Amino acid sequence: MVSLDRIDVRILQELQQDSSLTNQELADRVGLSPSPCLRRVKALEDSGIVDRKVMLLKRSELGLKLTAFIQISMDRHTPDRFTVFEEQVNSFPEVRACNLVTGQNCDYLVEVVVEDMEKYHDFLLGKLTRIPGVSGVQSSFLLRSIKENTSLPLGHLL
Amino acid sequence: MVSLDRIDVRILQELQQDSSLTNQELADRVGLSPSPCLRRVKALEDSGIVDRKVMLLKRSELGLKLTAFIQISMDRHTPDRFTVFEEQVNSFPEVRACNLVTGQNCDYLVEVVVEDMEKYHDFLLGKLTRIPGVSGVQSSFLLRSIKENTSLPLGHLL
DNA sequence: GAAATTTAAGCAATATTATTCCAAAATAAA
DNA sequence: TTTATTTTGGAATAATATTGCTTAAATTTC
Repeated sequence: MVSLDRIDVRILQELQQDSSLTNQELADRVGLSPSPCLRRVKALEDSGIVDRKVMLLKRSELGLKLTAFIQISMDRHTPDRFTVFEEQVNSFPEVRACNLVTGQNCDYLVEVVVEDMEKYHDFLLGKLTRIPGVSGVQSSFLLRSIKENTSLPLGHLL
Repeated sequence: MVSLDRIDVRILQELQQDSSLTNQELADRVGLSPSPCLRRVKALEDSGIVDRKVMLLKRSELGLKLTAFIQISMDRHTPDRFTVFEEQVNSFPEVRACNLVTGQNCDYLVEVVVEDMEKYHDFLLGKLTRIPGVSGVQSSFLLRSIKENTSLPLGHLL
């Protein structure tokens, strides 16, 4: 695990919120001049704690009006079942997240984004339930998003 | 809703994957010269379909070894209950996502990231279950992340 | 606690990249 | 087919990132 000082943490906090900051602006916010600030950013990127930089879009503006959270159970817990399921899920662009979890209710939690309920129906019947081993599927639908935060908490590093 | 042509969609697909691309590289990938490419990017940003740009970090490298998915039920469905709950949740840095959903099992789906099980325990007892109205709490823990994709599907726009 | 060593900071020069302007091409309308 | 509108590409300009070097700060060692 990498060692980070106060300034590194502040840099990460800023860039987690807004990676379009110029180095100049970032340097001002963390109280450094541009060159050491940039050197730190590069060092952080080289250290492997940065995954990637992305642009986030607004669902509503793109006509993606339905988000579903799905609990999925598998019939058997064999390596083969998991492998096939995960390959398939990775190939579906509608799937934003898929996580294998503990719990008696289900094996996978999956988040799906589509245009509307009709498209969701198509996704369920045409794609998801076609995967061998998928035995239980329970959907919840997004009513309102309270918090959507890609930032990780860094308070424990200080 | 904004009207987008093939090239706009390709630009968005690239930047959703990697917003650190230079305009030069982006222009090459979508088959334009730099100036019209940049103009399109700016137009897309002005159009309101872009939410923001962020840097994504790796949990494992930051000592955040536990991710929990929590189903939360409220005792009563009064506006006051929701308002207080949502204010509180927004103030917790451990909470990465919180969504109000349909379904008989629960009201909110919450994703939490912490260092370890002890910290999770502290979070549950010290923060989450302190919020008035929280009656049911059921946790699932991340075993393995299959897909974590901040990109929205854009295929329906073509 | 002082000197030596290491480390990081700041400034200035350079390189890279973004941005703007204008003429030309492509597209759409008449 | 002609005209109007929009979009493109290239070149000049501006902004920003990047690097080398010197100085200051912090840390370690004696």
